[in-house]
Amino acid sequence: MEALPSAIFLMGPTASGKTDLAVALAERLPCEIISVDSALVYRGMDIGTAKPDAATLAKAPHRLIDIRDPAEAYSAAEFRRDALAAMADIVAAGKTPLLVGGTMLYFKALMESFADLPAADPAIRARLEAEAAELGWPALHARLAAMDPVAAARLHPNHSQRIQRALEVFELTGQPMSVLQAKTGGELLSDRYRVHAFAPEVPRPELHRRIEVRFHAMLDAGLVDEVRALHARGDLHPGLPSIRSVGYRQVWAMLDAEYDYNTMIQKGISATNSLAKRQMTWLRRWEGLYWLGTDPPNPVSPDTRSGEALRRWTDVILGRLESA
RNA sequence: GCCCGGGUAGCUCAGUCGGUAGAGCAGGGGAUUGAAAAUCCCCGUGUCGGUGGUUCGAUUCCGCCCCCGGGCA
Repeated sequence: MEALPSAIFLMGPTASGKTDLAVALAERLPCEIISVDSALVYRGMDIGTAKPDAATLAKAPHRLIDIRDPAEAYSAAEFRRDALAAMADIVAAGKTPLLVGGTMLYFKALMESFADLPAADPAIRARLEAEAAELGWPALHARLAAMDPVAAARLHPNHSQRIQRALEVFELTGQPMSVLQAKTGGELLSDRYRVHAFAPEVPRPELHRRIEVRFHAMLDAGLVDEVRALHARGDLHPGLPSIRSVGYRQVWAMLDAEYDYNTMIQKGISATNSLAKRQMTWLRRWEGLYWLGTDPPNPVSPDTRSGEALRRWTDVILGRLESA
């Protein structure tokens, strides 16, 4: 019986220093990085997504970056497919897949697979959107209750996106989504890989501080110009997943004169803080996650970018891989 | 110096015809199956500027004081 190949997950909220840590790890371990990030997939969205720069990417290539145009959507299911292929590829080359990112649903999709459901249908979504604008989501929730009471019972009447999805699935398949989801299929990632999950721990006040500093740095680096270029294309709009991303959405609204520059900054920082909070909610209950910086005795340096902290954290990761 | 507004939650403000107060934003917690950096749910005690007075009871009415606007000198 051959041992399963290892896969490393490096999970963390935005601005926690994941990328620096991944690059530091890549220098000491024969591995290849796979990005687990729903915003890094977009070409032309570099500054606001804190995408690693060209020099970093040359040194430590990331897969699943720049694979979509901002007009296109990407999805957790597509990520699962793409990431599994990339992982097999990396293992075949005798290296360890290092999955790094902050999109926890993507990590989950990779771990557990998805039920066999139809992909999104833009036409149906647009129609449901229009109906909701007129009737309100609770009305559509009531309609769902007639077709799929189980799914409806799980959803709050205001939960627009998921009511829309459940109705979409019913229209496309003629079957309740809850029934389709109950048909379990697909293997677990742990059947094929030995997964080691790590997260850098950063106290919330420190995270807020870093987010604020980084947002200003993004503005200094030309975030507004980057968004202006997307805005000028003419085919993009705030209904798209790309433009809804933190930072891009707020700058876009400013360009549309919904509010001024200072309001944009304040809203951009708050949106990033909220994102970090939601990411922490996932991480806190992630089974088997190893928090870097809490144990062994290792006073969390506020500056994870210092070589010393990176060294210490990579030591911990390498040590745990060996002892596993 | 005088007159007029204001001083209430971290911020912007509402309100109490006298019975110790509530919105938005910020912040916190949670959910999470093809948009997930998305979407949705829950969470509001604060010397109501200070101090005296009237009152059974004052953040609310009255006096004085302090601070911030604006106006007149």
